[in-house]
Amino acid sequence: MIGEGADARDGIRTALRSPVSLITAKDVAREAGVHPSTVSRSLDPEQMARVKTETRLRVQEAAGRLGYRPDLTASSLRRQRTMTIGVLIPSFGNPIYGDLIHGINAELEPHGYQGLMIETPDGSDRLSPALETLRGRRVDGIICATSRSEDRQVLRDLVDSGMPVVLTLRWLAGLAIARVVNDDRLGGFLAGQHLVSLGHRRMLEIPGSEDIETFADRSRGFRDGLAAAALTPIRHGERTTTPDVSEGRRVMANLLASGVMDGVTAVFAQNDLLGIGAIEALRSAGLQCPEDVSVMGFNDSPLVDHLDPALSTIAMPMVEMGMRAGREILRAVNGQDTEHDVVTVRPTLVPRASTSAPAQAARPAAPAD
Amino acid sequence: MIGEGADARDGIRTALRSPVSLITAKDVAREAGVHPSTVSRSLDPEQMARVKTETRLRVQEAAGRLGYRPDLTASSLRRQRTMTIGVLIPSFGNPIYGDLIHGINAELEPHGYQGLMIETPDGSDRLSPALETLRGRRVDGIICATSRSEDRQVLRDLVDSGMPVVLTLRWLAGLAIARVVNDDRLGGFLAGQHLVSLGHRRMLEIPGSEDIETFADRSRGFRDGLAAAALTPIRHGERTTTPDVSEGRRVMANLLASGVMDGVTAVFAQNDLLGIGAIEALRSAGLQCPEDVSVMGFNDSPLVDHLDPALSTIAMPMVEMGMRAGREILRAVNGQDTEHDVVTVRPTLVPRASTSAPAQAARPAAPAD
DNA sequence: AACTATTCTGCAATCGAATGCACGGATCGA
DNA sequence: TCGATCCGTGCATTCGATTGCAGAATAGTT
Repeated sequence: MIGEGADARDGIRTALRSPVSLITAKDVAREAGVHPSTVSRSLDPEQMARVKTETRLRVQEAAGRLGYRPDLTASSLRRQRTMTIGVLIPSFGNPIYGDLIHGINAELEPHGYQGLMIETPDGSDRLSPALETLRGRRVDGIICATSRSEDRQVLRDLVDSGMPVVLTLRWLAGLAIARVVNDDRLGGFLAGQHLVSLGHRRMLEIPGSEDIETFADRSRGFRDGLAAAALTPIRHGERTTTPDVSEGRRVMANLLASGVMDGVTAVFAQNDLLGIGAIEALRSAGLQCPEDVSVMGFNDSPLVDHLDPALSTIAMPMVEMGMRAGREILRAVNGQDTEHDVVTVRPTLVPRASTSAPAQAARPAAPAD
Repeated sequence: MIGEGADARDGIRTALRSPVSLITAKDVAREAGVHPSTVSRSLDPEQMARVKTETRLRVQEAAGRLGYRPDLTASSLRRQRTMTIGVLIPSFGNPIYGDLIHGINAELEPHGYQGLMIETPDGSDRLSPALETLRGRRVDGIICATSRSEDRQVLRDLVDSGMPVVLTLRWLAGLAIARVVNDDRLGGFLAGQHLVSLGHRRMLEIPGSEDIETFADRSRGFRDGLAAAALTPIRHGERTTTPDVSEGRRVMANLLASGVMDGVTAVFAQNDLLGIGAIEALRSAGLQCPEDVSVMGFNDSPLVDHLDPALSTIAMPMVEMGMRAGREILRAVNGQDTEHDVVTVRPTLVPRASTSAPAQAARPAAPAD
């Protein structure tokens, strides 16, 4: 039957390399004795009502029997809708994005949309090319989880062009773009509050990149948490480039070497990897975590609960965030967006073994180190 | 929820017209004073030579100035090529797939192709629907990293339909489909050899699902490794469903309770998560790793090098595997496939702290064998 | 029975780019 | 100078599904 359909079309097709045998609406129409337009109507839930039930059933039966699948490229061209959402992710290698992607797809797929994932590593100038690709593919909307301040203009142009956009995970101040983000300030606050409640008084942060609003918010929250106890984080000039283990190690080593860590009993690393690196550097310097220095992370990445010590951290509801982002982009695509929505999800404290009360010795010994 | 979306679309249909301002070849043609066909030719590397240089430059200049991007949906329809490769991944949440995806995209993107990732969790019957989706989207080929024996018929039908397919990471015996896989048997062999060389004599496996060829191969290799020293793994009837931490914990607890572990000094878990669970169960039973029992994992997942103890494991070149899979699918799409290629990448042993020589006390127990 | 209202379905145009074909013009050789 | 060859470009069709419009068929009304 499939062969029959292919033959009937025209000889040219066989001449071309025809990898997949295609069954078109025309084939189904012939089989059911109707016009192709009736086939289209019989299968479209929104048009179905216009077709006589008897005819519709006959068409649906024929379509099922032939294994007909409407060609989405043709449909997209005509309807000016690709049923595709571009999704920009900083790195597939970083496991925390897995749940986000999962959440996004979980929301998109039931509505017939697919996410088209593209990797745009931080500091790689890949955002613009990726957006061009997505434009060329005529995606209906874009979910961006990679925004950095240097991308502000590019993103502004993107929304100005009329493309529905939702930022998630990260966002940028001063852009009128819908966003679905974790309440990072609350996360930072929870971290600070946790360390304060354990009895720490001299604390500092290992910062992520400052040009990512997310990290800036964690800092603000952390300061809020300390301020509630009339405390202030120890200031220092160390900065990180990419928030990974090696950077955490490097920065902590510098802090130790420069004496900034003297008397410090707790550290808030702005993500888990930085925290892991910091713990390693502490260990290399003969200090133990949490006995000498407590360390908090952020993200609750996979496996950090199995580390030594198990990492205290802040967990973000990544799946939920992905689903909310998916819902928002679908709203935007369907023109339901009311202004630029801001959806916030709440992180939670996950206290584990890497944070504990400061050692008795720590207070007086501060100068000794 | 679907209803809600549909309702709103109806009502707003007119309001949301022309979301993205589209520049077409016609616009560029008008601007450059040529016919749209000349625009097409001027921008297609393969047709470019047919256009007078002067004209081509004029067109390219106009295209650049207007920010013209050929509409890939239209192009796809006409050329019968979507420049899209479907990629089936078991789970975005499992971090080891990150590098694989990265590798695939690294190979596809320079050639103008994009990977369309779909999650098809083990044991979820999502494979067929996912394939239908990809068919509807007219992807040019499919990379499948999720094959299970129950999928054999579905995959057979898929290739019979003419769709270029490459299996990676996992594969199925008896299917004439190109594949790019890790040499799992070698991996299992390396694991066995490593434990043998440390002096272990009584060992057993914590198996992954048996209906995945990959896991079966690891077993074969492990047995080879032991056989080289005239040893055999201790047999037992424990099986796992999904290869995760909780299953590892459960199985090891059962093995301990049933006495199968008596005298066993080393365990080969068929992936890292199972190994981590096993170590936890051992610890719960008052046994230490590696002092009482050495444990090996498989995969070298992110962060397992920071565990306590750092997990000895087998590392697969995931990025390379992804790139090779990308290369193979492009070959197949372009009709260059010679038979069904088999590409094998080599894993490496990563010895860490979770494996060590068996304790003195263990030896006396061995002769019992 | 005549006529209008209502279904139902076919027709043909459209979405935007790609491409076989053909024509006008330039180039070249004799 | 004339005809043969190329070259470069325009024309028109095609890819497959969708959809406004209109005509045919049926139902409903007086």
